[in-house]
Amino acid sequence: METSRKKPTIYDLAGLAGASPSAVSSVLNGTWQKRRISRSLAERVMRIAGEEGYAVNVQASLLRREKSNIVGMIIPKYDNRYFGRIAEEFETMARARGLFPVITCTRRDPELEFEAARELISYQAECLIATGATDPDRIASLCKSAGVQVINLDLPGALAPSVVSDNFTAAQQLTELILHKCDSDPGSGGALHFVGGRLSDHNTAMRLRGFLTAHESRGIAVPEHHILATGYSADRAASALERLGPAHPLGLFVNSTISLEGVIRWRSSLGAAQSRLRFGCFDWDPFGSFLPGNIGMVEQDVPRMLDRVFELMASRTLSSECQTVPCILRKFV
Amino acid sequence: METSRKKPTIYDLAGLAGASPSAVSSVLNGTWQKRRISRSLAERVMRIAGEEGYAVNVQASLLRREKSNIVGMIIPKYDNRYFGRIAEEFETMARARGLFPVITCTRRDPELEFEAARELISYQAECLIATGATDPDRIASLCKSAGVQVINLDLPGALAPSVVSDNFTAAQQLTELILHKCDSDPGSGGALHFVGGRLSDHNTAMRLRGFLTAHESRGIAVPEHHILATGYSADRAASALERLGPAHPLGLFVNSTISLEGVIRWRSSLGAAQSRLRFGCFDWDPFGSFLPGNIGMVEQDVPRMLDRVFELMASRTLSSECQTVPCILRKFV
DNA sequence: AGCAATTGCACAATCGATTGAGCAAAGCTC
DNA sequence: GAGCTTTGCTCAATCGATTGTGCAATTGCT
Repeated sequence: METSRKKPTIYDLAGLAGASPSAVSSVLNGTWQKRRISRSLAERVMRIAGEEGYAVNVQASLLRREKSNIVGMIIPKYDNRYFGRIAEEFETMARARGLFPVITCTRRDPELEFEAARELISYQAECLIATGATDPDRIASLCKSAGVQVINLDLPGALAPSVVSDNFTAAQQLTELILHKCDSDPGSGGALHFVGGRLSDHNTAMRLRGFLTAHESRGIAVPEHHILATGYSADRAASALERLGPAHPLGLFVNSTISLEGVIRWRSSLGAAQSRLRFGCFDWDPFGSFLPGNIGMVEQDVPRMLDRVFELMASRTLSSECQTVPCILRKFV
Repeated sequence: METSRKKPTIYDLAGLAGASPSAVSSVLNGTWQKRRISRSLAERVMRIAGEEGYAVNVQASLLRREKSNIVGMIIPKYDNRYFGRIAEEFETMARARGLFPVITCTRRDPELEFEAARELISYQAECLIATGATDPDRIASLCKSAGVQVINLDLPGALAPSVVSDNFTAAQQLTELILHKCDSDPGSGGALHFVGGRLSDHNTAMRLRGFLTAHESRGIAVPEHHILATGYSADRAASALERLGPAHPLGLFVNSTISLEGVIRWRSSLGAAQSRLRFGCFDWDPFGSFLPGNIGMVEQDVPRMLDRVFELMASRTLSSECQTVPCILRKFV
């Protein structure tokens, strides 16, 4: 309490400089020339502000200003390579544009997502990037009714523009790569298993479509029980694979790096048989290429996706288009 | 511009409810009972607020309130497992305490760290967690002169309380583990190489001390050229190891997971000789345990460190103590 | 009926920064 | 010297929410 009394305000500086608060404000916000304050007064005020350790109270400033320059992002995870990279690149790009980024991690909790969006609106964020939101349209409705621009990233919604990876094409390519490799391993042909993700979310659905399409083009039917939609949990991925018993898969499409953690754990329990397993993973991890049996990974093009996001932000578009960004297929054979 | 004109204020709601702005404010900030507003008016105001999509203007609110409840954190990276985890856990713990977390990624750029700290102070953050700051004392000075509590995390400073891992002990233990393993590999005895990090930063210095102490206790002298302080760059770690030519190390202490990326890349260039390499890594990665040749990793105890941070925050201590949190040694043999 | 206590508000000032408008002083031109 | 223009400020209102204080109406008690 006491410490907040000690923070100097423009009134304190005005007294020390022998000027008005208005002049002090003009100097400190950089508009002194436009408002015809003399250079000598400007220099005096700036010196005193430095000596007094003055910091503008942004909350007061924002109450009066037209633009907050705050851009908000909700994001499911930080401790995942892809989302961590999104967060980092987003901040860098926002700052380069003179914006103040505020990111909130929502852990794939719909209520927390909604609450975080409300908070960002209360903080006068001008735009909100809903990244990997479980219910993008609920958040879009909230933002629209508050007059705040919203953009979906990673998972699309119907009520706002979206930027997503081309999950279908990349998954198809990765599947073909795995199928091709398994074909050249004696006794390893046939349908792969698909493990990880939620069928209810767009990205898993698109990746599964790509997976199935690649099989179809080779005349391979994928039995329903080859689809293990275990959500985003290493434990559940490992458990589902364990439950397959000795008739375990020799070829896997792993959906998400969190599922890959479970797959790798399970694989190490196979003993000598583990050397016959082939897999590919959608998404990418820097250590992934060095894991034995991994023949490819799909990396989402984060810089390019974010370029699209900032273009949409600048254009203030009202359309609900969905822009698809190609992924990068990294082959390790 | 136009959209911001449409946001309802308490004055709009007051008109619709047939009440005063003061009553509306009391209802919406939850103090209506204390301020003796009737339940019927409270319910009417809440209903109208919901219908109108009202969101409090936090800037206005903070201008009048005593406490902002904002806690800030600066952090070097998001796309690193350890820091990503810190960010995620910090947010969760802050929210559980009714605080509003604001995190900024500063990419180990001293000027950006200072600027981000200034910004957080301007936003009326009550406390700032300087995580892995390159110049913690500069940030502490800034915060103190602004009357803002500051706590160092991961790297200690002299002017504020700090919470750091016990880098020395864990590095010693990991080194002993690697040395022991190398001793039982024919022809692999002798001093390990230490790769990664900056000698100027506390954590690297402590880890190096632990590394050297473990060697000393076995009567092994570590030649100066075994210390490859390549900073936090996979490329530089790989290059430094390549420059050792055919007389490459058989035992490595890898400092940081970013260095490990370089080490793994380099290792794959060794051909058949790679199977003789033994290494351990300080820090931890979920895929690390499955990388051939990796015999152990040190994991920093993020939840425990953050518990300490929140204790310090709550105690408003003025001391500059440095609290050390033990690490977890994960063995893969 | 009169007085005291309680209920249920409204009023007005405040918070710190911004900005439109106005005015005095200085300088320039005829 | 008079009038106009420019310079260099200051004043006062505003932004939206909060909060101390005060007062009218109602209720309860004697």
